[in-house]
Amino acid sequence: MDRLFQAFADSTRRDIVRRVTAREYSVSGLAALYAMSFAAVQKHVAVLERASLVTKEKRGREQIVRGNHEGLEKARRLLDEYEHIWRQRAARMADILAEG
Amino acid sequence: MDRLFQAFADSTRRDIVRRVTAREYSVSGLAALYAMSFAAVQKHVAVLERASLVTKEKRGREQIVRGNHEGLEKARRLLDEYEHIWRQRAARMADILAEG
DNA sequence: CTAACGTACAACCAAATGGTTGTAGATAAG
DNA sequence: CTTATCTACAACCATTTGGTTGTACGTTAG
Repeated sequence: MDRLFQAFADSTRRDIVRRVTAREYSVSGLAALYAMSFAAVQKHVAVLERASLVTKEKRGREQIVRGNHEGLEKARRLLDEYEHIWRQRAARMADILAEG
Repeated sequence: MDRLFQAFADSTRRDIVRRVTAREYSVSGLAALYAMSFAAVQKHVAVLERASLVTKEKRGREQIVRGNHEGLEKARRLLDEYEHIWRQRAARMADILAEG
C-alpha cells in the first residue's frame, strides 16, 4: 500500500498512469513528453511497476509500458473501505439524533 | 494531489485516518496507540491536515482530531477518472475486435 | 559492418521524509 | 499556587526521493 500511494504522489507519475491506461507507450515515447531526462522517466516507470500500476513488456529494442488495472483496483478498494467507515459513522450519528 | 496521496503513503497515517473517521481522538489519544513519540504522531496528523484528510479543533487543552471527508472524496474522484479511462480503452478494444 | 536508437544501471546531489530529543506555553487538576 | 497534562515547535539525524550525468549493452537501420 505504501508503494501504491507513494506512486500516485507525483504528478508526472499520475500523468504517465493516465496515458498508459488509455494506450501503450514505449519508455522513450513517454520520456519525450516530459521536460526531464530519459533516466528520470525510466525511474518513474520503475516506481509505477513496483506499485503494480503499470507493466513493461519487451518488444524488439523497445520496452512497452501499459496500464495495470490491479494497482488501481487495490487503491480503490482501500478508499471504498474508508468511505464505508464514514457512512457507518454517519448512520450512528443519525441514530443518536433519532433517539434524542 | 501530491500532498493527498503522499498522506496515504504511510501505514501509520492510514491507520489514523481509519480511526478518526470512525470517531474523534485527541492528538495524545492517538499518540498512545503507536510505538513512537508524541511529536512523531503530531507530525503525521499535520500531514493529514494539510492533505484535507483530517481536521483539528481545539477543545480545552486538547486538540480534537476528526476525519475530513473532503480529501477522501478528492482521491476517489481521481481514481474514478482513471477507471473511466480504463473502461473507455476496454470498449475501444472490444470495438476493434468486433470489426475484425 | 557501422551507426543510431532504446534501454539499463551506477554514481552523485539537493531536498524531503520520518523519526528523535529538548524546550516552552496553555490549560486543567490537586 | 503548584504540578501535571497536552500541545507546539525547533534542531538534529538517517534514509528516501527525484533529479542529473555517464557508461555499457542489445537491437535495428543504412
